[in-house]
Amino acid sequence: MIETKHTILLVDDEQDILEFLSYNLKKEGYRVFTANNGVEAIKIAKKNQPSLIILDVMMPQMDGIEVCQIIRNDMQQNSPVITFLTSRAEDYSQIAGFEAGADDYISKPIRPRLLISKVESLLRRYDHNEPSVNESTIRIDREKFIIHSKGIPLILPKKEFELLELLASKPGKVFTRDQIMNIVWGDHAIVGERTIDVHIRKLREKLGNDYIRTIKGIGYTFNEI
Amino acid sequence: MIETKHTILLVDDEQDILEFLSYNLKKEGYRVFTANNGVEAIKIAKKNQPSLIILDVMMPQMDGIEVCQIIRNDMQQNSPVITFLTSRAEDYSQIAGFEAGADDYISKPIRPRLLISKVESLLRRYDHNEPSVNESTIRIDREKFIIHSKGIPLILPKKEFELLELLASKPGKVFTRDQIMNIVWGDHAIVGERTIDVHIRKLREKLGNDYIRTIKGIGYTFNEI
DNA sequence: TCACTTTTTAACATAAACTTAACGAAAGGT
DNA sequence: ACCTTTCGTTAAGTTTATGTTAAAAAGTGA
Repeated sequence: MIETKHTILLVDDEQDILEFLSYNLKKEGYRVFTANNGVEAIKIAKKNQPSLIILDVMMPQMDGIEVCQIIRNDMQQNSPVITFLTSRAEDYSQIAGFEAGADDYISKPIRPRLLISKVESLLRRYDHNEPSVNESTIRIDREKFIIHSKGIPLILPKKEFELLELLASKPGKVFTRDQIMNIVWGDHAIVGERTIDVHIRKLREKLGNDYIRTIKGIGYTFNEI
Repeated sequence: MIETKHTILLVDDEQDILEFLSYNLKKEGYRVFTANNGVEAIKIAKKNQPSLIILDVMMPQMDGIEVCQIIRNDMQQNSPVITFLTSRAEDYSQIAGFEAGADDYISKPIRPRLLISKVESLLRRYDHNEPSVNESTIRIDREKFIIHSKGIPLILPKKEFELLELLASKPGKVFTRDQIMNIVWGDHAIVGERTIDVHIRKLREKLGNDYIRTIKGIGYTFNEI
């Protein structure tokens, strides 16, 4: 497998846990930074742009939830976040930390194997999305909902953006109408047959006709030029 | 966030289990389709080509074993399959479901963690094998719905693609007209006698006459060159 | 609320894919 | 060889999927 040696930021106030997890993650080949508190965490996050952040939500001073929010919102940083939960927290969906934008959670006591599998899974997920920064003809800025096409920035409405983002996430891959429907509109959406077409049309109006190709009977595909 | 991860088809007659597992799998970033019975399952499998199928072998109407066989044999679909076993089935190797081509099993009651780890492991395995690059003269890219013949990419209409895909899936194997009809056109299609021939012709036009051979009185076969 | 943008619907046009029909050619059996 | 069956080929006919347009509906923010 090809690895680019991901950087992980580990944040907890307990030094033991920090060392324990750090050891396990390093053993997997990751580069690991540790922080004892939120302030330090933010400093490191800013400086080293880790691929992934693992946070304890129960920390003194500035707690994990806040850190999560700051990194997510204020710093415009995309790193996925895993949070720890104490064992008493049974219902994770209730936990505020999750709503603050964590991508996954793990309960204490922490089993390193599980943590590592979560880490891998998250990184894989993000890795697959990331490469859509094709330096070719189109550039997608997920944060700002802006698409740069031939240098000119385009601000797209949400649905159009999501549609294009999906198609462009795997250039060449044909997405079926069903897939598009499920992913962009959601499983339960009930919209008419022509809705997708109309959005495709809008995109073609703005990008030109050369990017999105129809595969009749199947769906659409995005082609770099 | 928009994901392009693996698609999983979940089949069980108990709505509760369906929802429970669906929730857990979605949380891992998978796209999940669900079906309450075998017929629905087959329909979805055909349509959405899931990366993985999770089946309950104990279902009314058409049971899991049959579904497994149909997907495996008749539909020429390669998705790995995980089956559930009821708790009383201690010795899974005895279970027919396994012989029908399941790749793994899991016993009830189902622990989501375990299921997910099995899912990940199977998908990893298949991902690495999958590049179903028939390293001969023709390459079929299911994802892109493109066929590369002698280096030139060909975009085929749906029926032609499906027909070629079927034939090329087992080079040398002779598919009867009935089989072709059933798989490519579906069980209920009522089309004339010459329809298959015409599509074969279209393919020969595009690929040359050397790939598809007629076995008179039986059907057609695909030969690598 | 109003003005504005975005999303969806509906109706119709268009083009592509698919099927049929008719006939010719080849293969197989007697 | 002859007859029968099966397959090949073509062009025309039909169906279906998608394109297009405008307008209605639903959101959004001042």
